[in-house]
Amino acid sequence: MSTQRRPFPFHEFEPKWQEYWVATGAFRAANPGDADFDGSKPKYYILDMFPYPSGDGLHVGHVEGYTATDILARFHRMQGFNVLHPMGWDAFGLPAEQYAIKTGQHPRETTARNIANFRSQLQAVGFSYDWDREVSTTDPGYFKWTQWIFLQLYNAWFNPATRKAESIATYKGADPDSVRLAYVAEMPVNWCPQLGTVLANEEVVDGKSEVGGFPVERRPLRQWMLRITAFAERLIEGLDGLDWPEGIKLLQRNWIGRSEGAVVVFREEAGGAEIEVFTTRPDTLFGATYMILSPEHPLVEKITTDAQRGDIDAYRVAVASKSDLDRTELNKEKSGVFTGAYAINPVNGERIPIWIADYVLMGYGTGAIMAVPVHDERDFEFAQKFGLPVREVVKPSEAVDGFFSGDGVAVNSGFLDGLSTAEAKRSITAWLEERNIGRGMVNYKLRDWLFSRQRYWGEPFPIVWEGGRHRALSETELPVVQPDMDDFKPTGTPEPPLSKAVDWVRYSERAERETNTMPQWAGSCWYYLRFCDPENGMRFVGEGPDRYWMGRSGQPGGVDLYIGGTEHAVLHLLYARFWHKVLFDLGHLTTPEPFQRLVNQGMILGPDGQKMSKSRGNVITPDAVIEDYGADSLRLYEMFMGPLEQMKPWSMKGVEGVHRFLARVWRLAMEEDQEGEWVVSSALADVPMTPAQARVAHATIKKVTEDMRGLAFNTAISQMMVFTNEFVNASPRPLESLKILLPLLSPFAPHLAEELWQRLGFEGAASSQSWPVHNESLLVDNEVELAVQVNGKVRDRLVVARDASKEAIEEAARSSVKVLEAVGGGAIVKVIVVPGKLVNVVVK
RNA sequence: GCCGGCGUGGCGAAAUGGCAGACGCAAGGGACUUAAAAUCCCUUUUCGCGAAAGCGGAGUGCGGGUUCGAGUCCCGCCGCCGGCACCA
Repeated sequence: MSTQRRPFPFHEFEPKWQEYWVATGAFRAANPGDADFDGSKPKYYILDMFPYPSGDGLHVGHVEGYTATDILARFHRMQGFNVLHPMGWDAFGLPAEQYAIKTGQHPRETTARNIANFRSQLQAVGFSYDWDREVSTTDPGYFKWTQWIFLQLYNAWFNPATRKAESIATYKGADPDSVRLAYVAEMPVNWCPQLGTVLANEEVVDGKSEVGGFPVERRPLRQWMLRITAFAERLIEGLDGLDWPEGIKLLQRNWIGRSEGAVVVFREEAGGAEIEVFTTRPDTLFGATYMILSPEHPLVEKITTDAQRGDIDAYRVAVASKSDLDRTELNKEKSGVFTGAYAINPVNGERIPIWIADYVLMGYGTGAIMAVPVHDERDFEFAQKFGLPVREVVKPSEAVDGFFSGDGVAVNSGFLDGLSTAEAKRSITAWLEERNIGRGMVNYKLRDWLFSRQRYWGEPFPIVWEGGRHRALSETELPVVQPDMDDFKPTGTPEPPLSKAVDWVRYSERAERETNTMPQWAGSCWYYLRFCDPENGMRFVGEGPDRYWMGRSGQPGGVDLYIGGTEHAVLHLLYARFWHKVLFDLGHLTTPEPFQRLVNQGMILGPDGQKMSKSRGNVITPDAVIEDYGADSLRLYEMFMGPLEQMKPWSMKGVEGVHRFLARVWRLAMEEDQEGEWVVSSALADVPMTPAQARVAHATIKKVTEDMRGLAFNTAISQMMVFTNEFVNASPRPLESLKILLPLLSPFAPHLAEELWQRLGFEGAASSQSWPVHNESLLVDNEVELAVQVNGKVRDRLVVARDASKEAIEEAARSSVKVLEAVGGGAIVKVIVVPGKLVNVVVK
């Protein structure tokens, strides 16, 4: 677009208002205790998932969610809420460090530069963030409290009796280190040689690192772990009270993976060792024809017979060397080896062979299973391959081929015969418990959270090692800041880069610092809390601000609306909920859940319908759109494209469309004079709206207001277009119409609304008007047009008085010539009248 | 394989069980202009009949069903997208 000629001078007034908003602190939210705090106002906390400030800058996909929250933030301010709408930076993590290593610059410098770029990009869109509350996870004033929260975890345990996190002081056992919520364990972990770090399971995709796509191998290492599994049940239960998409709740439930069953104790025949298996189908115990231990199971060593030892050892070595990728690839074919040992089935004394196989995982249940081939697909495949016996113990209601894993009636099962699956489960579990050879048990797929990274650019642990034991630093020693190092490259071994800072590592004569750092998730686990009280030097969040901003009478979640991408559906949201619950249990917070309402915005695709990426060259940046069409057009198009939650492709033609709409709004108020200067339109007059105009105006107020609640911004914008189309050719044009439209438009296109409001000489600012309220009585016409259908097909139209009786409408329909024609010789069976909508004449 | 979500014009999309396609894009025609841009007006789901106003038929991925009436509810398929993937 030519720079000389624009349909309206957005390039002049947009920067003007942006500077004005920053300079006047227009969107500052007052905190409890501030001089200008008004406690009578209801609060509204609306939050975006804060970005990772990459070197590439924002693209239009980021801006979608941010625009939605900004519109709602502005809307709620106009409705009299005290609105908390903050922004910050999730700035620790791998990409910054990789970039730093590549370019030789310190990540602190590149991070600062990226943040400055992101901030100016966001300000150019005109977002109404309270910039006084900006935080970065890399700021020592921030991560001091991330470390403090780690100390809370370290100094707490989960008391199963109270089902709560409590101070470790209440633990009466001999070894507190065995129950802390933050603990050290020797774990087989995902070691990535190229990145020089260990990764969480979630950061490994198809056996490769999510960042960079490098191969990942398993090796045992000493790691910090967080005991999130203790909260599995609470994390499931807590979902019930949240206004989240059901799909996301389900994703979390599946991730936690609760399953109910029983542990059964088998005895090994020769040595008498007890082997516990976990099963969700204890009712099939009579059908167990063999048993499988995980190759890593500690008993394998003991029970393997000399004759089988060679095969077993070879298999175990093969399994151990497999990467995760190999393992999934080999999943198609079952493999395993007989140990030579036998176990005794406690329910019938039967002697069954014990095998090992890699489809049994050490990390789930007890690492051992009883195999019931007819009633489990995996066991069935295994039995087929190795010719192991099968026995049916559940009768399905209809005969099936192969295996059957559904519910039915127990058969060939002694005292269980004839019982339904549910009854049989209860009966056998009680039987096992009586004899002390088993018990009911609940298992979860969720694993504890691997919390350490062998990298430089992350929060150091507030931990020192002394005589081989870990010890927490005191709160007064926080923050623990990374030393300034010229060489922060990975060592190429699992030894973290911080180990190279010898002076820093040496804490005292006898103690050395922990050299691992925390994962990127750490800082984002609690940033929404810091936003409530970002300057607080005494506490991670003050009690007053927490109670006000996070408080909600009767509802569990504190943040009123949280918008972000689905990619964080499980990990970030689960980790944040976990930390929140711990802090809540320990009495530091007032709400049990962080986020009351969650909405996922859909992805914005490139103009080619493909996912935006640098390699495809289809990335659209907000900067380019703002340059050509302005920030208001960008905002409006982001919302006009379609429903927020939906995936949709970008179209510059679409941007032009909303840009034309804004130009029409501009010309509702302005016209060009002889010299080509914009002046207030001569068509404007202080006259009342016609009834038709009033109807459109009030319908627009109603529609926009309702659509705000449903986040249906696309249809709200459509309605404002209808409004504009109604008035654009009106002369005289009632000034009143703009007093209605501009406040409605101001959350969407704040610069334009503000500029016109000012030029028209209206009082105050458009954005500080109170939100318009529609007058229902102006919406209805005295006459309404009804469609008249015969057997569901429209045959005629009828104009009747708004309050016409059903009888009168039916009579009019029956006497319509067109209806009579359509009815022909048929008999009218009945007539359905829907007042204000239609009439349907039913003919046989 | 299992679990979610989505299928509506040339395109993005609207539609408390009540007139399918609002609004926008694109396309075509017209007005204004020396000309263009911008702006404004008209047409635009599709097929048939008609010079036209209009008239008639079909139509929301496919096949059934419930209902006076289904894009919307129910059952069974197909396709696309996302998540999980030996979790006993």
